[in-house]
Amino acid sequence: MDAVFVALASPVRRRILDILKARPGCTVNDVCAYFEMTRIGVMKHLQILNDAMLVTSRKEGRSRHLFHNAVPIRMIYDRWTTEYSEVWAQRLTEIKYKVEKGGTPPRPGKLSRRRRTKRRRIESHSGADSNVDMTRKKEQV
Amino acid sequence: MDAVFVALASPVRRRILDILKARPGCTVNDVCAYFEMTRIGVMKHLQILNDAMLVTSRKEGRSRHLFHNAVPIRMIYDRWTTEYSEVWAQRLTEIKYKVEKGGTPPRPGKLSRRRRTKRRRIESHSGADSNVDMTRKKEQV
DNA sequence: TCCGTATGTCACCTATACGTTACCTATGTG
DNA sequence: CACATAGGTAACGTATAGGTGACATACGGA
Repeated sequence: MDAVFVALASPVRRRILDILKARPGCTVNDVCAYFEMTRIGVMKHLQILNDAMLVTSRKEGRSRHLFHNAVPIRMIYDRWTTEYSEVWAQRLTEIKYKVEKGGTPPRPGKLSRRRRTKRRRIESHSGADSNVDMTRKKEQV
Repeated sequence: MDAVFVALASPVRRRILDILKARPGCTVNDVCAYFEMTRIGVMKHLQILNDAMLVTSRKEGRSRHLFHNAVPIRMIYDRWTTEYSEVWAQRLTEIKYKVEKGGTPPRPGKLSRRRRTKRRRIESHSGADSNVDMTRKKEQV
């Protein structure tokens, strides 16, 4: 899942997806024709897109035909737009709250905050204060 | 727009958005409490999110209150899911085509493809062969 | 078989993303 | 005022992303 976000972060790779959308089944060299960079550079991007399952391919003879796959984007949609669209209402409520009360937003701080800038990796290994420690949860996006 | 993709590419920044979704209006230090890294590291991520307009903030006294903004995600939705959802039908048609005909996919190559690996930046500045050259179009995502 | 095309792999270089320490500014509070 | 807290800036080290040339492999046709 993280791979999808990373893959989409590059303009080159997003353009590759657009190209594959316009010309499904084109080859690696076909894609290369759209870019200034060498074939090897394009292939690296294709590899990243492939790892993210945003691009699928099928070898036919000596050439590889490329297709894009909308499923991961669909997953991003499910994870982000549905989950974050509810936030529209939430934020409006929030703003309404502040306008009416003129005070601080609801629950502005509930965690036992740690000290400040100075390093605190050592203490974070002790059991204390760890029930709110979401850090290093292995990226559950 | 590119900034939004780049901002979303980091697991840390996506988690910050989740945190701000769960606790709108919390401060910089509140966010820092969720991470192992130092406050400066978190602030850099916040800056990137701010540049992408995924996070807004408002200074109150000496503390800054943070909110996330779903609008850019909404834009990504418009750009990618609606545009790419049509591809579902397109790909199915594509696959159906190949299954029935057993041949190569429709329009597998229409561009005049250039040579191969070797550099060709020089020629790309000549007018010839440039009507298919989408390169350096200044990233119109 | 011999050669050209199409792709795949390897080692390497360089710009930049990410995180750090050190230091600075502003705002509360005794 | 003295001092702690909250945030902001600058300079810097390091891992990695993105790109390269050299070389290898595989297929197809004369």
